[in-house]
Amino acid sequence: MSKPNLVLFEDNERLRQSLELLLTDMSGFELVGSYGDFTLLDEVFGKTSPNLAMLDIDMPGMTGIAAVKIIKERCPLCRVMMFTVFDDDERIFQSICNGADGYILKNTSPLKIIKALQELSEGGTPMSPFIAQKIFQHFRQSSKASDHNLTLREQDILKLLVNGHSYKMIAADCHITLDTVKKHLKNIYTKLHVNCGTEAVAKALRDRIVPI
Amino acid sequence: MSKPNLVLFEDNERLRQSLELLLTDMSGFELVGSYGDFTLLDEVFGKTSPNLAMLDIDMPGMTGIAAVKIIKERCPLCRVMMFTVFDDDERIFQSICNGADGYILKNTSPLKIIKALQELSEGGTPMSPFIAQKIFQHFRQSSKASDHNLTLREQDILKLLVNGHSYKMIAADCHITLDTVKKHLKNIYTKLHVNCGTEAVAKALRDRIVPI
DNA sequence: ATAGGCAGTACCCGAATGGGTAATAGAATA
DNA sequence: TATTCTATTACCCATTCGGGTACTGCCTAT
Repeated sequence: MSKPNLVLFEDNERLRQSLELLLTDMSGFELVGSYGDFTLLDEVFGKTSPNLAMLDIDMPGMTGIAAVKIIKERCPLCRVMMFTVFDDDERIFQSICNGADGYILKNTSPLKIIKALQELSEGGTPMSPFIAQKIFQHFRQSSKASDHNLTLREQDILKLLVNGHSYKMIAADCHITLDTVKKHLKNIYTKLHVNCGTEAVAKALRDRIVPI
Repeated sequence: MSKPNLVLFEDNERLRQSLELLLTDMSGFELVGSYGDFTLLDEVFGKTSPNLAMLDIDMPGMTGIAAVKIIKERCPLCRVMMFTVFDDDERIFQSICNGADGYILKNTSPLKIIKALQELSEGGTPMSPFIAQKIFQHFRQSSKASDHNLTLREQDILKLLVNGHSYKMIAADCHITLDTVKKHLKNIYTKLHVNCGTEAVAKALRDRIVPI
């Protein structure tokens, strides 16, 4: 089994050279390209199909976030890891949405960089501990049903509404009358500070009162 | 610095005993409690304040997902790790939303369980590689408006609907008549394979046709 | 025991919604 | 050029929805 092919995009000269030194013989990877910008992106991912790519985000011309999208369109099988100083939600989630398979920060030790690349090439999803925390927080910072003082019954009914049930269907599902459903939904709308079903659904999903 | 206190909740007798053996002297943790169900939850997290907790999800009486919520309300500083066979989105995300700080699967090797607990006690967010993948996928699996062949106009109108606008308000915002709005929404419902506004809103948000 | 919160029921009424059908004009495309 | 796609307007009609109000139990907490 040959070594995984790896391409590197990093505009900081010194850091790139350090990484080049790190990723030689001993590393277990074959560094087949190392670039200071994304001008050759089409060429690199057109003529060849590297197994792995490590991208800096803050690059001249095009950001790594835009690049990962292009790379994934050209070579869906190439596994891409972001390697950056940025730890803000915006960049993290955009990178992931655009197809990044890993996200490590630049304060990562050389040994851990190698480990992350190994994990990446094995189909894993390496990320710095701080990034993992951010991602968990992202799910948690939802306001939750309890914050709106919805009763259990109301939560049930809201969930059914979100899942596309009409008032009539909800009544049947809950074995209550249509009028009771109406009453509950009226209360729900009041509690959520909305005034129609569509708005309630949007709020329920955005605030994660009902699982997405 | 003393060892972190750890409590364990696992209903499988044999597995619990194995874990008890694993978490002795050498492990670096002080196992201060080990339970087969959550009946003593109030007591454990009322009288004492363990630093760490490891929870099975499928437990008699109460699930670990409900338990983590209660634990976090009582002892917000206690770091909680799920330890389970379940790898479905629903359970993973509910656990995280309820406050879990880590999520590892039961096929994890003893050594890696110890490492995960160490990471947990250091404020990290240990998770099995498969879980990390699932979470990344969760962000990516946006199907986008283009997948539903929505026209730009339809996307605009859907966005307004999701943001709580009534048909009438949409008509005013778009400077078109109410009938035209109706027509567009009818087309949208057809394309999204739904048959009412609430369902369309749910689909738009879940499929990320409209940003959450 | 008694007040308040919650679930359920019931009724009325007007407005909003969803489905069907049809027609026109401009833009894009074949 | 002919055809398709898109946006637009229009009408009809049945159903659903949202708001208001009022009453009955049940359970909990004061």
